[in-house]
Amino acid sequence: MYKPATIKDIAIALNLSPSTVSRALRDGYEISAGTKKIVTDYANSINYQSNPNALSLKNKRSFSIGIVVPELANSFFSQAIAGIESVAYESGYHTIITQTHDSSTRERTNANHLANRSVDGLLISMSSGTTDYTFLKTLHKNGLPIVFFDRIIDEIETFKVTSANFTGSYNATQSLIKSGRKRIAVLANAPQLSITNERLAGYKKALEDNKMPYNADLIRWCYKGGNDYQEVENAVISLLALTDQPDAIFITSDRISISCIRALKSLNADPNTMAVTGFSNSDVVDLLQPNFCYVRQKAFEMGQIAMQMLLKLIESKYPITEFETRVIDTEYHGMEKEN
Amino acid sequence: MYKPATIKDIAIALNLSPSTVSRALRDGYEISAGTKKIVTDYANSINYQSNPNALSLKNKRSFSIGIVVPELANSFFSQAIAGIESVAYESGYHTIITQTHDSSTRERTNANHLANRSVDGLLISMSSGTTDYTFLKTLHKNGLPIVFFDRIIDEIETFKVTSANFTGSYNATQSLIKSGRKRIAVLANAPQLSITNERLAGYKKALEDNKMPYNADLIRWCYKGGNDYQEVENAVISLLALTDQPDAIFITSDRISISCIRALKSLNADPNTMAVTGFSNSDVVDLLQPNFCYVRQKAFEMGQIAMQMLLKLIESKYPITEFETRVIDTEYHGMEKEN
DNA sequence: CGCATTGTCGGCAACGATTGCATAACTAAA
DNA sequence: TTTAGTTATGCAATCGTTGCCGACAATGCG
Repeated sequence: MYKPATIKDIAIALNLSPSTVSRALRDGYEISAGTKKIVTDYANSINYQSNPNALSLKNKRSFSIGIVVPELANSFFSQAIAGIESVAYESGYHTIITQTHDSSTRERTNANHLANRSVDGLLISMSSGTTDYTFLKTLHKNGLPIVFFDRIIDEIETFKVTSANFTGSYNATQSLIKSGRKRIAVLANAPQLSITNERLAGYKKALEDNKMPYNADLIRWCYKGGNDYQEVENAVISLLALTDQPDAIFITSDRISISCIRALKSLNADPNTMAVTGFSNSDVVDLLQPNFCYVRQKAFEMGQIAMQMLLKLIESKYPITEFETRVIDTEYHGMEKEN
Repeated sequence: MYKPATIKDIAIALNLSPSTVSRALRDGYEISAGTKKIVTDYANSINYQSNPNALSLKNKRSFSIGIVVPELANSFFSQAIAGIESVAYESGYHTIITQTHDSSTRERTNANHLANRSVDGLLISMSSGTTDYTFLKTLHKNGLPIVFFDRIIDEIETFKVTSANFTGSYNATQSLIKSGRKRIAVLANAPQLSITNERLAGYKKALEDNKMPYNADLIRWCYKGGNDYQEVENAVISLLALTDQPDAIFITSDRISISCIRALKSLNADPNTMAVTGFSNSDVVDLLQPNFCYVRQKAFEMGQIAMQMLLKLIESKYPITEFETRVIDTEYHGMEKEN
């Protein structure tokens, strides 16, 4: 059984009381310099580290924060987590990362576990299946600091960060239209997600500004968010089967973008006939298809901002009532390979 | 301040003693059915969950395990973690995931933090920079169950899982040779990694079996393991600059594979003149380059096996002295696109 | 010299949950 | 009425740490 050294061990070894050792280690004013040196030297020699469980129990502070994301095997989220970690690390916080696989149940149990494991705060990007937010509302009402990033919700008032989904989507669609595309289909993520609706709204607005009709026949929903390849392939097939075939596909999510490209390839669709533009943070997307234009989210930066917001919530001495929703702009990567 | 309900809260609300509540919740034999029902009903109604910190402190069991990997934004590791989680989840364990970014220091602090946070065990894949294993040896000697996966080390005797790196590498090289390649260069990961040496050994053996000379001029080391694109590009440039240019490149790691393909593309290398084969678990690798052959590791499976081994270590009542190193075979994906 | 101040340090209690042991209330038998 | 036996509940200690209070000696000052 693994058993690290405790303050008590040090106290016995040095013939001191546990409280004296504790204060010596924390550099308390009441301990003489001599005793401090003896204690810290001995502590270092046995590689003493305080027990975080005991500290959490006593102080209700764990200096660790919980992260709940749908999927680690997703470039956007792993990049965002890297951003979160970079800020957390230099502020002395550790991160506990959990994934939900877009399951509402896993999301709830993970969030509850983290809360009870006394994390000091929670960073969460909602899973696509969740419609009932009461578990989060309860945690939040009980005082757990929560910051939403990317997939945010309106139902809870707190700090939030998300991408300029509307604008990114609008620009991408504009670009497709300018290149002469007339019938632009959409592969959309689950409709209960904030990002899906914003991205769809940007698409619609671009059509409208160009006096092009919005055609619901050209929209396909991928409820599994690209986790289910078959769902995407079926959507693509049904688009190709339309009598009045689309000449472009706009995709509102990373995973669906990849699956769509794969589907088009396996169906031998002509890349010139069918333009493809989508959201993607894959680090190889520029190698994928010569004419694949994409919208990239600033994932790392978003993670950093989310963590900074959470720190503000955690370390504020007075309850915060003014909340901000930051919107990070996106990068559009068009046909010209400038990189 | 977030403050979950405690057993004491229940005791006061129900006018019972904390011990009675505790025993009722744990279904102790000494509590009447009536009291049990009252207690459990009330506990459910306020969504009571026991405090894991208190339990860990008392029982020295946290039912959570620590994971230390170099990089989350790496398909192999995110897939392996998914495998770990699948087993952990159904055994009632939570996972705490940390990444080292291939920094030896981060690795040490992460491992120590996890150990002190009283995880019941550790799953680790070594970062490329680490050469001093004393911190792990100390933890292991103190009784912390550790299982190594993928990037394993000899210095600590315990359960380990890794891929059939030698065979996978041998077969891939064989395949290159059979397709007529004569001068096969290598982009190798950091030389202190177990996987690098095994993969290089497989390459050498294939050359030997085909009576081809091993030429150290054709080997390039990428110490940053592909995290530094420039390092890879420089290696590729120097290979292309050889008077006797190689006609193939074999790559021992995922990230380096991607970077190499990108470098070749940006240098306008002819894919027919220069065959590329490498290890990769990227889920889009089949879309990348028409003639890119690759070796895929069974990451998910490896994660599952590692977690099962760790469970065996944790839950064994007697100290285990017989350890096993499992070797998982790899999949070779050649030119014929069968998928 | 007497009293207050300062500097060091130890003891106790508490954080939340569990558990061995003691004890209370009660029934049934002597 | 007393005693044994059963059932239900409370007390106190424990895990590692720290806040609070009190003990004690050395020192300063009037």
